Amino acid sequence: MVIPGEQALAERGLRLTPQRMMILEAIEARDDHFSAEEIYAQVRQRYSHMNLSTVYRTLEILEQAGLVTQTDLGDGRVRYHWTEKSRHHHLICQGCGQVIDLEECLLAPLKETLRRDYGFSANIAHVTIFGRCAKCHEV
Amino acid sequence: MVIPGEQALAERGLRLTPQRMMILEAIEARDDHFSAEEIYAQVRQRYSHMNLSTVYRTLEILEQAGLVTQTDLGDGRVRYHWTEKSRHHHLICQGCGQVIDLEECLLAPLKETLRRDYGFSANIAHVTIFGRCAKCHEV
DNA sequence: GTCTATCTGCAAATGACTTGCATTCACTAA
DNA sequence: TTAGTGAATGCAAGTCATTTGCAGATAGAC
Repeated sequence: MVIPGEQALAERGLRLTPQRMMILEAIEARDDHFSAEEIYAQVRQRYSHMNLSTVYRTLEILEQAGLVTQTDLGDGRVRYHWTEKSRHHHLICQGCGQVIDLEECLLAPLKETLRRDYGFSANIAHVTIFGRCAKCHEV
Repeated sequence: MVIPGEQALAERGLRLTPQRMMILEAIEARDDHFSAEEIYAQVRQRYSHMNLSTVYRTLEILEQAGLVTQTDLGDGRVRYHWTEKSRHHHLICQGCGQVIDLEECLLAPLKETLRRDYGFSANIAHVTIFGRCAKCHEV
């Protein structure tokens, strides 16, 4: 179990190909939110034949396996993060584009309310709130 | 001042063209979240020469004027709603796609916390929470 | 080693917008 | 009321992230 996700792939009858290994390593090396294109660029530094379609397809199966989570950060592309690493939320400033991370516990009461009153099981790792940061608010 | 938004347009030196009037009327007739394409289809029933670019451009200026607000409902397109009508949030079920509306006040405490602790002025009309509704949760 | 369903690479397709530009037109000032 | 003009429209072409079809390659079971 050297490579993270190896087991998760095997459990689903999915193959651990060199391409997938490189993509998994690239993802593991990051703590932030990355786009498919960024992972593609990163892997290409080591393996120049990496294909962008393969990155997209790999991210898709990793998401289905629950290893990776999608987020919308308001730019026109999907961003991903390693599910286990990022249990937090995002404040996105519509003025300067800054992304502020929020602790998970801040939304715990809300999550409980949603479950109790609406029967809704919130995927709280996905919450993104738009607005203006202190600096941009004055403008 | 028969047409909503007429004043807001005039204040910005923007013209009230027939196309904009039709788009404004189409928007006013709706209480839900609509895409540019939907407004386009709706207006075309009355005026078959309506142009999709014009719809996009009009929605853009209406957003700048604050009359209309953008939301991300998780499908791959931008959705809009009439700002005054929709002071609420959305729970989106990732199982069945259902959109549940939430009352605005539910997030008021969170908004206050964000302002106090982070200096962040949350645009609370934009909040969307993904998860699973009661029906889809059992699966 | 063999076999086969799964993967990959490539190129082309998709789909939601966006843009350039020539033409048309809503408003303003005379 | 009517020019004049900057703004708006229509159309076609362009973007850009992402997806897909398909033929050839290959991981992993046996």
